[in-house]
Amino acid sequence: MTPTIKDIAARAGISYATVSRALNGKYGVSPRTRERVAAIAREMGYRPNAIAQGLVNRSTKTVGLIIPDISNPFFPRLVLGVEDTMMDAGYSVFLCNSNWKLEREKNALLQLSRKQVDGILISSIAARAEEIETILPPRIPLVYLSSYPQGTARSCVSLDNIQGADLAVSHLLSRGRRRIAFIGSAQEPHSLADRLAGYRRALERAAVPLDENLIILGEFRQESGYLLIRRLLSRGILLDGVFAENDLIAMGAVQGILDSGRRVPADISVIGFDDIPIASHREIQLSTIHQPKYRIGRRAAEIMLRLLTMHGDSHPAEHTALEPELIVRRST
Amino acid sequence: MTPTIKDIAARAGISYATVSRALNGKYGVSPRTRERVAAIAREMGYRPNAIAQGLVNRSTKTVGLIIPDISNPFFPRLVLGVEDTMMDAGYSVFLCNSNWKLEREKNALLQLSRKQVDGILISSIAARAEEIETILPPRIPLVYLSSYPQGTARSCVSLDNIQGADLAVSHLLSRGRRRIAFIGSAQEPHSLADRLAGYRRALERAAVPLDENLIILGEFRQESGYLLIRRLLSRGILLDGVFAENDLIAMGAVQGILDSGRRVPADISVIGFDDIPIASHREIQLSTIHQPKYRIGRRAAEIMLRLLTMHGDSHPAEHTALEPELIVRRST
DNA sequence: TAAGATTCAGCAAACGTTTGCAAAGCTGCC
DNA sequence: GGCAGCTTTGCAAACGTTTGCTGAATCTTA
Repeated sequence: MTPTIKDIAARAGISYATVSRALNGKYGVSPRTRERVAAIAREMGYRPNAIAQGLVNRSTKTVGLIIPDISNPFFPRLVLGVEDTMMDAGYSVFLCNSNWKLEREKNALLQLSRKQVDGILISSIAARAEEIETILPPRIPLVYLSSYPQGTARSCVSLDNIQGADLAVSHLLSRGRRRIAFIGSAQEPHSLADRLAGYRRALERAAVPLDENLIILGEFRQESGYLLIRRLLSRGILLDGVFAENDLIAMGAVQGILDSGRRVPADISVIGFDDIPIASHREIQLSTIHQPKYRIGRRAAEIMLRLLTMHGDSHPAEHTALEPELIVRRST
Repeated sequence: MTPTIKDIAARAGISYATVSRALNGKYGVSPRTRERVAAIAREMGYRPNAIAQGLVNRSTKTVGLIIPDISNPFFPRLVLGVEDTMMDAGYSVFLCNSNWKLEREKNALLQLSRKQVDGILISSIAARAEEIETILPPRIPLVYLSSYPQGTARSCVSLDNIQGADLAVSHLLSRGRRRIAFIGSAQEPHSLADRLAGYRRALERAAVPLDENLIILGEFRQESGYLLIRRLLSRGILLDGVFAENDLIAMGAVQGILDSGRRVPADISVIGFDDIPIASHREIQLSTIHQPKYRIGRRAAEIMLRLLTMHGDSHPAEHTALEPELIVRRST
C-alpha cells in the first residue's frame, strides 16, 4: 500500500493532523517537527491522495475539455493551448470527444459533473444554451471556446466568424468573382449561421445578388467538399468562386474542381477557413482565414483560471472575439 | 448544493445506507423502496459523487494517457482510439502532453498517480523502463502504446518498427536506389533504434554498404527534415534515396530536395513512416509505412480494460506488434 | 401457535484528507 | 511563584460514499 498521512504520523509519533499541517505549510507547527515530517514523507515516498483532498476541499484541481473530434486538424493545437495553460496552473484535464453528436456532448457533461471537475471548457455544437447548461450544477465555471450556443450568459472565446467570412468573401469579390458558392456543414449550427451571415453581408455590400442555389451543406470533411462541389458543377450551375466553411471542405472542393477539368484559381477561386497546418503546405497553398488555435485555447484556459480563483463571486461573462486574419495563397 | 444520498434518505424517511443499496441495485432492499428511492433521486436530480465513490471503492474509473504532442498529426487518431474505447467502458481519460521532455513525462506520471487513476497508457520517450516505472506504485496497470522503453515487463502495443523500416528501405532498394539516407530524430530513442536497425538490416541483406555519413538526426518536424536534407546535399554527399523516420520529416525532405533543384522521385526517392493524413493527399502523395493509429489506441485500451478487470491477479504482459504495411505513392 | 428461516432496513466504520476548537507546553513579566 | 499570552499539538468532525454486521419484521412450516 502507498503510505498515507497516518503512516507518517505513526512513524513520527505525532498526530496526523500535525502531519497534514506540516506538509501543507500551515501556520502552527514548529520548524523542527516540520522538517522531521518532511524528511519522513520523503523517505517513505509519500504522495498526497488527490481524491481524498478533493472530497474535503471540494475542489479536484481538474477541468473537463469537450471538443467534437480531436482527429480534426483544427482541434489539436486548441487542446494543447488549454492543456499547457491548465497544467502550468496545477490542473489536469479530462478530454472528451463528442464526435459532433449532441447526445455524446450531453453525456460527457454528465460524466464530468459526476467526476466533480472544477470547471468545463467546451467547444459546443448545441444550438441553444439551455440544451446543455441545464445539465450542469448552476455555479460551475463554464467557458465556451471556438464555438458556443445561442443565448448563453457564459464566457466565450472565439473568432469573429461573421467578420472572418466577410473578409474571405470580400477577398473573392476583389478578385473579380461574382458567382460565389458557400459550402458548409450543418454539424455546428452556430458557426454556420455566423459564417453564412458574413457571406451574405459581403455580397450585399458589393451589391452582388445572392443565389440560394449556391449554398450547399454537408459535413466538415474533405470528401464532403469534394462531393458537394461535384454535384454543384454537374448540375451545370455557374460559379467562379468558392467559400468553404473550413479548410478540409475547401481542399476537397479544390480536388473536385480539378477533377471536373477546371483550374484553380484561374477558373474558380477557392478560400477556406481555419488555416489548418496542411493549408500552408507548399503543394496545397490554400487561401484561408487564419484562426489562432493555440491562443484560443490558452485564452479560454486563462479565463477559466480566473473564474476558478474567484470562486463563487459574480462571474462577469466576457466574450472575447479574436480578430480573423486573411491569408492569401495560391488558391485565389 | 447538489443533492446527496443523505438528502434522498431524509426525503424518503429511510437511512442513507438503504438509499445507496437501492441505487446500486444491491441485494437486500424491497422492490417498493427501491422504486421510491429511484423516483426521488430522479426528481431531485441526484448525481453520484464520483470522488466520494472513488475514495471508498479505491477506483476512480479514470485512466491517464500520456503522449508527446497532440499537435503532431500522428497522435490524434491514436488518442481517439483510446478515448472511444475507454469511454464506452465507462472510464474518463486524463490527457497529458509531455512535449518530448522526459521531465514532463515524469511529472505527468506523478500527477496521475496522485489523482489515483486506475491505469496509465503512455507513449513514452524514456530510454529505460526504470526511469519511469519506479515513479509509479508497483501494481498499477500500465500499457505502452506506439513506443516503449527498454527493459519493461509491461504490455506494449506498437508497430513492428524494425520490420517497417526494413520494408521501406527494401522498397527503395527495389527501385534501384543504393545511396539511401536515413533522416531521423533523437527525440524518441526506442523507435529510432528499431527503425535504424531495420534500415541496416535491409541494406545488409542487399549487400549494400552502409555509409554513416548518410545517417543524420534532428527533430520530428517538417522544418527539421528540410534543413537536414539541405545540409546533406550542400555537403556534396551523393544520394538517390531517403528514408525518413516519420512523414513530417519526409515531407520536409521532399521540399528540400525540390528547392535544391533535384526531382522527386526521378533523382531522389523519398519514403516516410506513419502514413499521417496529409501523406495521402493528392498533391503530396508520399510513399510511407502505414501505422494503424486508431487501432493501436483501441488495442492498448482493450488491454488496459482487461488489466483493470482482473485487478491484482497476475499480469501476463502481452507485447502486441502490429504488422506494418508499405504504401507506395508518387514519391518513390 | 411456536420456532426457524428469510427478507428488509439501520448502525457505524471506513476510505485519506483538512481544519475549528481546545488543551498543553513554554516564555517572560511582575 | 503565579499568571497572561503565545506557540505547538491533538481531538474529532466533516466531505459523500460503500458495506459488514446486527436487529426487526415478516413468512414458512410443522
